[in-house]
Amino acid sequence: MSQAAAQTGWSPRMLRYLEATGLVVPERNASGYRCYAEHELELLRGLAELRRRHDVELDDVAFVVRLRREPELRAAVERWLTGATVPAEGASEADWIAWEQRKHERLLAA
Amino acid sequence: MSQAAAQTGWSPRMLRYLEATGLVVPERNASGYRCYAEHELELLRGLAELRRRHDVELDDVAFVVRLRREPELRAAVERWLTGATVPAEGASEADWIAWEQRKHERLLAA
DNA sequence: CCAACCTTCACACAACTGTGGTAAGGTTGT
DNA sequence: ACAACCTTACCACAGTTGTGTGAAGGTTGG
Repeated sequence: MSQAAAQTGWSPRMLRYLEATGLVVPERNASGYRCYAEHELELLRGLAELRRRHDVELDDVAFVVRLRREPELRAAVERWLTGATVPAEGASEADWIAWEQRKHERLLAA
Repeated sequence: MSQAAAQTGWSPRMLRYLEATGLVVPERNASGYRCYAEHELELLRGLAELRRRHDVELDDVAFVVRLRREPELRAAVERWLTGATVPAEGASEADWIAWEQRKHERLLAA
């Protein structure tokens, strides 16, 4: 790598970490060096953007990957969701804002 | 609550925590006591089962709730997924198993 | 009025995540 | 052969998550 790849906004250290978690895994050349294709650079930039703009954790993305792989799990989670305490499927934005606000109050008091 | 509600497999402490995170929020009676309806007991049991059997974290469930609320975020994540380094949409189970195995090796070495 | 609940608030703690650093060593281009 | 890369393997550390415990006080049924 890595100074080249670090133009995606990640440190070399984090590129290795992302590889370890399985989120962005580059090919290796004959001597074991990581070779990030344009494909993967895009992924890295996209991942950085998800975190920066939507404040999504790596765990979260990893879980979505898992959901894609385990349809049974996905079904179980969605079944759970249909009964969830959160505002219903077609709830207004105002409902969600109120819900979010109560949640934050409660978290501060925990 | 709580001994009553604790027949869902959660401790009283955790019921309060789950309420704080917004995952299962019971009604309150006039004196502020938590009143878990059958509805919520089901949710609690379902949540316990998701963790026990599928080894899903509370974070993960919370994130799915988030995705349901923020369609823009959901779209962004799904856009990212379509280019992801993980095995493609129609990959065989063997592909996923191999991928998972490599990931664990890498995490141990990180 | 007293026991047995409930409430909030606070302290504590292990495990994990995300991140940096650094040491010991292989590869490569000049 | 030397600088400038890369590799793996460690230690470290702050912040978060999930969980227990315990104090200080309100509610309720006998």
